Amino acid sequence: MSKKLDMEILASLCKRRGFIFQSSELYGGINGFWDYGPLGCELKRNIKDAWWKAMVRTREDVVGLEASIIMHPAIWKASGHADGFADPMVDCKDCRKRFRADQLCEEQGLELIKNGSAFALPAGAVCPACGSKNLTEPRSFNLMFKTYVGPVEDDSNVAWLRPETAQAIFAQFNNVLATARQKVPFGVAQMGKSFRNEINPRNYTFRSREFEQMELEFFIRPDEAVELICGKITTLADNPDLDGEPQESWGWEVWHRYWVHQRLGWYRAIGLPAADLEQYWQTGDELAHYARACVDIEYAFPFGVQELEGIAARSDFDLSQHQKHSGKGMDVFDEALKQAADKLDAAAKEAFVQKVVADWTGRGKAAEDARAFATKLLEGKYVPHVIEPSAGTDRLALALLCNAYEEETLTDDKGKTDVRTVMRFHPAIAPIKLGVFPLVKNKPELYGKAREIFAKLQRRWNCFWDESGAIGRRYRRMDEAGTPWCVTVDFQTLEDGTVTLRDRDSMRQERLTIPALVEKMDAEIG
RNA sequence: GCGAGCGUAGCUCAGUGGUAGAGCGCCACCUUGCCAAGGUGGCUGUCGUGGGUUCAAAUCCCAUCGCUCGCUCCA
Repeated sequence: MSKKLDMEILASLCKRRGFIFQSSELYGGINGFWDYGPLGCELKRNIKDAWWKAMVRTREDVVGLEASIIMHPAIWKASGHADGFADPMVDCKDCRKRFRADQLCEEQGLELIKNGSAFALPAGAVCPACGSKNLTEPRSFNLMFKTYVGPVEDDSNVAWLRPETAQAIFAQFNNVLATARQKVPFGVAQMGKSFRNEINPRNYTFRSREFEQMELEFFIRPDEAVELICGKITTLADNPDLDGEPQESWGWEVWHRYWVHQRLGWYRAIGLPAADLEQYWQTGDELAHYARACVDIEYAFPFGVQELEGIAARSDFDLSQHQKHSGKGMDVFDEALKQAADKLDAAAKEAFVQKVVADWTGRGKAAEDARAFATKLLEGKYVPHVIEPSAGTDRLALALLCNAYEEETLTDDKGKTDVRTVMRFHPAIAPIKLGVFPLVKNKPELYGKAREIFAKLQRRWNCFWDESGAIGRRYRRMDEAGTPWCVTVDFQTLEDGTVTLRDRDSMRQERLTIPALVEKMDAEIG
């Protein structure tokens, strides 16, 4: 691939061929929003189909959900996303650091001035870092898009466009559990639009204000439950087989690693080279307080190595937060756990509780919380923990576009050189699978036969009919669209039913019957 | 959000106060027996948008929107 691909060259091709347009271009555009054209929306659809197939359809332990974008505002209080709104921030114009206005004032023995919903700094407030008085007015820094439900705009009906799809999965956890006939460990997957009012959208579509996510929340037992059921916990030290069936004895760390492994495999399967994929393991300081581990899967974009997906082990934080805020229980009852606990005598149970308490207090948690958790476990109940692989669809589309782009210099028989622009998409995600052409269009019998073959192939795959211009030109047009194969119907087709199949990458041609072609397509597209 | 640069046809760009252009692409017809062939004809723009200066503005001024780069931010 072209590592030095200029994003403007790519953006130009994307516009010229109909992959990506700037939103609202007719009116001068709007920053941070993008539209997918005829080829782009096919590409994105193929990405989503591939993800859904890998994550939901071909698994017995994952089910889908499609939730509304606007949800009860309390969800964002529980998740922590709404906090910034209540906390106006000030920036220091000199050292460029940002502080919470209320904390800054309190530290300096001052009081933040409040005028209705606006805030102002009292005289004498200075930057805690550099001492400068050159501070901005306090401003709210919530990055969620705000709207009103119903016709009246007042504080009582404020709502937010979701900044992530994940929370709906937690909010609907009980309903899914009750209806899906699944038991922990299992997952809930969702794809859909999310919105973040980014301060500074950059790098073409990479950071957009409206974007699509593909998220899985995979719920697992707490390690302590696994230990009670299996007698031991499989850890990474046991060298578990991450390609095989998941095992009941896996602890959270193995589950987390399993999903990292699965997701990397998927990216490779849709054509991103392993060499351009990187893992970034967040370190202790970078992890959110509730997260036990978080890995970013990154791709080497022309503008830098950037995140495609984050895979976080989030403990029971999310469900617990919703349990706390909603007052509704998020416990699951685990029959296997109950049976395992029932086999223990009173002394063994107490020993188990003591062990959990010792373990938790060693990690700085309260003994009474540990005791309550352990006692519930012995009743077969717990709040599930979660592993969250969260991918950005648009970022992936951009990565695939960057990866596919190539300018190839060709030399013909006479030594004349020519540059061919070709989008080398994996067949599974290529917007158009087949171009279908009559060799010439002014021979009715040839033309009719080609239409007949096109109609047949079109029922299976997205095909593109092209009869205009010389055959070579038509091939090159398909190269820029990233179409992996072109079928040309010629005079020999009328005699023996074979067609010419031209391969995008090698530019080689072979003759095939239609059934042989269909078989080849099935094998290559997957 | 700050600083700098840039916005002219679908794309790449020329045009510095006097009736908007080129190449490529695209469309139609002809031609064409396999890699951007050739011929003929054709389409496309409130010169990003809105104001202002001027007899006259793509060109000068102001504002605004968008893009790029560097900081900043990034749940």
